[in-house]
Amino acid sequence: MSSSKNASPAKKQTTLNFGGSSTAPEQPTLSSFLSGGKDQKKDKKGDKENDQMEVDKPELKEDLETVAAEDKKRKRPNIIVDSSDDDETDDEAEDLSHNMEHSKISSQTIVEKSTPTPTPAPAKKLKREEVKSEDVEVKDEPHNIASEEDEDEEIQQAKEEEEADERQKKEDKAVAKKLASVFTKSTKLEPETSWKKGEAIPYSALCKTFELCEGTTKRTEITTYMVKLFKQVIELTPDGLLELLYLCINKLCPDYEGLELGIGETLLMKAVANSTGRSMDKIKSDYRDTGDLGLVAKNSRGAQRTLFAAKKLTVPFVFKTLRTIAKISGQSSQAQKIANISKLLVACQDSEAKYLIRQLEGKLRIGLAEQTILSALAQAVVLTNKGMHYGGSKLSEAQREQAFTKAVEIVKAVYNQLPCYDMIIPALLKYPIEDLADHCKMTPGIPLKPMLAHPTKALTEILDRFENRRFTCEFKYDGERAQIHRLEDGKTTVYSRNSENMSGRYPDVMEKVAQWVAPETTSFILDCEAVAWDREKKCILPFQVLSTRKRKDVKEEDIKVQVCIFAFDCLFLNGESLLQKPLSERREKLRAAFVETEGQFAFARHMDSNVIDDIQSFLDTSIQGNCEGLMVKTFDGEEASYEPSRRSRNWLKVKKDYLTGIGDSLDLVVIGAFHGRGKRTGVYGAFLLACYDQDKQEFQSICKIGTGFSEEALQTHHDFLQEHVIGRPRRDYLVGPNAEKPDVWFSPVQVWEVLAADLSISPAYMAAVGEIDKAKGISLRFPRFIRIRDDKKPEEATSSEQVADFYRRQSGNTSGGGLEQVGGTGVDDDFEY
DNA sequence: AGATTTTGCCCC
DNA sequence: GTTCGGG
DNA sequence: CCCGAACGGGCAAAATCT
Repeated sequence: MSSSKNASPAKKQTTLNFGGSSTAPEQPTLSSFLSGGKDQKKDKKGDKENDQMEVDKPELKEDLETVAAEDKKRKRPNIIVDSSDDDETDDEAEDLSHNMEHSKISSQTIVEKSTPTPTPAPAKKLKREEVKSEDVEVKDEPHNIASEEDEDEEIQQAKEEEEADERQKKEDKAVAKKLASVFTKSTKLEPETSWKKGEAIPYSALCKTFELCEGTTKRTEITTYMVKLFKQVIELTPDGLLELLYLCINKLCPDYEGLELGIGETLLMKAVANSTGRSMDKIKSDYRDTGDLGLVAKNSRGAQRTLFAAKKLTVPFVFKTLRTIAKISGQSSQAQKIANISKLLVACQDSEAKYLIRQLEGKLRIGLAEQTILSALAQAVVLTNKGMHYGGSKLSEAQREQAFTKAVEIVKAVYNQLPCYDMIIPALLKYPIEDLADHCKMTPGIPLKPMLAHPTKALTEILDRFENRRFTCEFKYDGERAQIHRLEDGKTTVYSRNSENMSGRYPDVMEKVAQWVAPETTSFILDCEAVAWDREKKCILPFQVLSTRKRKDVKEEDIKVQVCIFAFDCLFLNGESLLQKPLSERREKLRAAFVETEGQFAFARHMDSNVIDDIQSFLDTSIQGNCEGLMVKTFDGEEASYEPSRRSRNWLKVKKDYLTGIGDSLDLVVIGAFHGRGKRTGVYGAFLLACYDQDKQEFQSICKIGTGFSEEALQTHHDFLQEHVIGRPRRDYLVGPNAEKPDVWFSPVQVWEVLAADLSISPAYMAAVGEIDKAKGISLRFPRFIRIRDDKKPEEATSSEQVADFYRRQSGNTSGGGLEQVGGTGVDDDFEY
């Protein structure tokens, strides 16, 4: 029987249940959109309390077998992962991993041995846990464990098993901590990552390079490791460069092709459990302790290691399998995905499992990402391109540095305009690098990386940055970035900020673009913001409304949320790239080539003045008009060109909540926390916050928070709050059934000041429940930690009433009067520079 | 069929 | 999206 | 300044569960 937190909420829940919708607001407020009809019936909370306590589930294995048995599917026969054999009877990918001798391996083991990791000897009969505990040298620290024990009977069931695990948990933690230092020491070891010319690249070559990268924080060093690998690939197996590159940046294809793995944390843990024969609960708790599922996978293997070595993984095989996994869909797709993952996992050696899992997670976490890869790629090409200007071994150090710099510049610029390795790599291997831009040009129909902006802390910062330059201010609309492409043949595409193809979401836009162009306009790429629009009130609606738009195969007649496009830049027009032109000119061309259509297409409102008072009032106007703030951009000259993907300081964003003293600052109580992962392993990575309802005398959850902390603050919070952990939520905590439950609960002992951009009606949090919406609470958009408020007691935290007031104030602004025609046309103020 | 859970180089 | 921190 | 890695709320889709 569990009652814990729900006792008191229970009564209030019942009172919430009078059905029907409330007063229909005439204003297009958010709530009027969100409280559409019935609200899902209230929580079924009590029953699913500690349900994660159930015992191991052996079903998974059965699942797989079932799938295999069914085996239907047009796809190939399913891959059954049985630990004992790995006949490669199946799968087209297999032929790629052909005839690889298992030559090396030895040097790697040195690293392993020096590790405290208990690489379990092939102990066939022992259970893994037993193996481990024998190897462990960590002393038992019996303290602190007990504190948590005095829970109660409800949790009793799984207790024994838990205790058995305690020891191992600690040890894993130690392993996680020491790993980095071990790697650091071992960076001197030259990994024997060579292979025979023309053969498939061994996956181990990649993983060993990853290990080296993980062992340092120096970016130049990481780059050097990658250069070495790329160089080797170009020399030995140039055909494999593309796939290798994709594995390095963790992609399956160009962004705009949209192939996705469809693997999440849960599925991945199942896969690890399945392929190692360990229980989900153990995987979960190991993950909590080490903060690294990859490490869990690596350490979980061993025990059931097969007697004979599996065939070595190759880069093409891994890549191909990942693509296969991504393409699986439909019924029982998850079991099939797990089977494919397991197939890879059992063939992993050494650290391969760790990186494989991290690839599947989508985070390599080794300080290596796209920009570094581009640098390394460019440098490797310089080093191997012997006949070319920059190549050759005779260059002096200085000359080579210069060649590197130039090459990196070229490759990055080209990639930003044509973010497609499928096209760039072949060109890079074929032509001199200085000619790359001639072979890889910006192409309408292929999205380019959008230019981004820096946050600004104060208005004066603008003046500082742009001291002697002309600049212009534009409204920052609260919608979705939309890069609209149109080709001469009329083909139209809409891309998101991250180059996802959004055409299926905006059929209305696709259909109407043609009506927005001037007669001479044939082809173009526009940079715009798509914003939810109320046609009757002629005003902008909140982002949360826009986000309710369907995403796929939207039919025009089904569209409920209308959209207005606010164009602010033109990157390509009538066959000509405008990227090099200054903004002043691009804007001119934009305005000449398009015509506004009320409620459908408008130019972003702008104002050109460098007088701070003017900017301040323009900012106010923008906020009143339901916008987020301002974009401030250099206007003239070299500095005003369009620099794809660079968070250049030539674009700044100013939002009210950046400005100190403005914006919604709340004082909230910390009531729970989540264990940190990755570099936050060992401390809490995020916290659950609550406001205080003075009438009901309860703490109502309002949001999680995980940013704004220095590393020192994280440690401080951990040390302090650890002392206030309680076994279960207090009865005066109202947390709702839909939000994730924290790993630990705290007594209400500390108040934090928190900043947010907005307040939203929440499906998960309970703050001010009943005030705005009958059943839903309020949460915060973009919450971040500011400081501890030691001067406030928990009961003095921001009250539910205040939260509701905050919400109403902001809603009032947006739906109240006076914001008609926000986006309007043109230059409203004629300031002289 | 409807509710629930998981996922997203999601959008912000 | 915001923020922090190493280079 | 650049780059990567922690972390936020909330939506529709897809898959699975009941």
